[in-house]
Amino acid sequence: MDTALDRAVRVFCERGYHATSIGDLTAAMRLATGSVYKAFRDKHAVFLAAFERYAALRQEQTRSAAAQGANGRERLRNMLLSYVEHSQGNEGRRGCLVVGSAVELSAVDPVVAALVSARLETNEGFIAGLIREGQADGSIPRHVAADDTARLMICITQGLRVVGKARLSLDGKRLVAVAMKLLA
Amino acid sequence: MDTALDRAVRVFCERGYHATSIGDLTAAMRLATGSVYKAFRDKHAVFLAAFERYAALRQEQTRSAAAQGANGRERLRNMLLSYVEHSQGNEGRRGCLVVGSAVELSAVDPVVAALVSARLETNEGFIAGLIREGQADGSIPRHVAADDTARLMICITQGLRVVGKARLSLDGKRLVAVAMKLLA
DNA sequence: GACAATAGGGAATGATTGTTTCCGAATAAA
DNA sequence: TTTATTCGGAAACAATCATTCCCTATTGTC
Repeated sequence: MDTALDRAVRVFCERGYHATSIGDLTAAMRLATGSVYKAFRDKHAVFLAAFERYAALRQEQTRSAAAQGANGRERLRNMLLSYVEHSQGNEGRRGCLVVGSAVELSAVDPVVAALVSARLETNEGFIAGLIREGQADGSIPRHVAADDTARLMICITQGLRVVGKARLSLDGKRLVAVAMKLLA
Repeated sequence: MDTALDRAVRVFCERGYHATSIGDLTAAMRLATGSVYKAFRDKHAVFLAAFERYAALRQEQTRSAAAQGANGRERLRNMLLSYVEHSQGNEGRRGCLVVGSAVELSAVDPVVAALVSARLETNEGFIAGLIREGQADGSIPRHVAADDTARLMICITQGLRVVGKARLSLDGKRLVAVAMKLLA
């Protein structure tokens, strides 16, 4: 069932919610319509489950990328680099479910809107935490405004996923090098 | 007819393409179904016309905001401030049609994908131009990599629209102050 | 080995979608 | 005034959608 949900994630990522028919869903999940409706109340419930699964997976990926850094500054760089890489190639073209949900559903679906906001705030808090770690270990100057910088970095990460969908090429090293100036 | 198209833009902005039925469209445009299909070949054609109209309007707004600056650096700051303001409040909640199209349609609609890419590249070129102007007039250091910085700033602007949809508050002054460090 | 329970599959069902067609009203030309 | 033409509006169309119902097969239990 989890493997079926992973396949649902893929479809929702690249097509979005409304453009994904439950025919698309059953084909991707290799399940019949009846089976899907036995496991989930309706299409919306499938989407919510897919969203939570996607969010958990991405959070795990992001945190483990950041973990491979000796100090706060390096952990931040690794996190940004990870984001650029996930915004490129096949995965970039497929798109981010959080960004997709924010754009497609936040205005009309309060439940999804709350999930999206919670996810963005969690990520922003994580980034702000990394900045403070860097300030504690001396790799980031004290005068850097942690909260404002974190919010701007959230914009960068979300923007990367948008730009990645548009197939613009992204040079991770160079882009991140520029972004790291925010920590000067 | 142009006023009807403006209303179509609003609907497409806040609902996206697939979630907008032609019933929604006719209600917003104050036109009957027959009239819409007399003016446009199909729903897709309405969307394309709305997209071009939206893009032209936003380009005009962005350029005139930038124009009110004494040098390259100030024009860049004005442009970013304008973006933050448009990402907030009612307009922010309504959303950006370029971002929406990139996320919802770029993967499945080559025509829209081309329009979106063209728009992003135009904007990126505009930003890079402002940076070079600033370097020419001495308000931006020579060592700033114009193209890389412009691409990152495109990510910021697109990300602002995503975050604005999620109803996160955006403090223009503070956010832009942080972003301007990219020009150091 | 028989039976109950459940999970999965696929056809049937309304509802809604995009699209077309037809009709009336208003305007311009003659 | 009359004719022709454009424009808007509502009903009708086929297709597709999400959802439900029922049947089959498999599993676990007694």
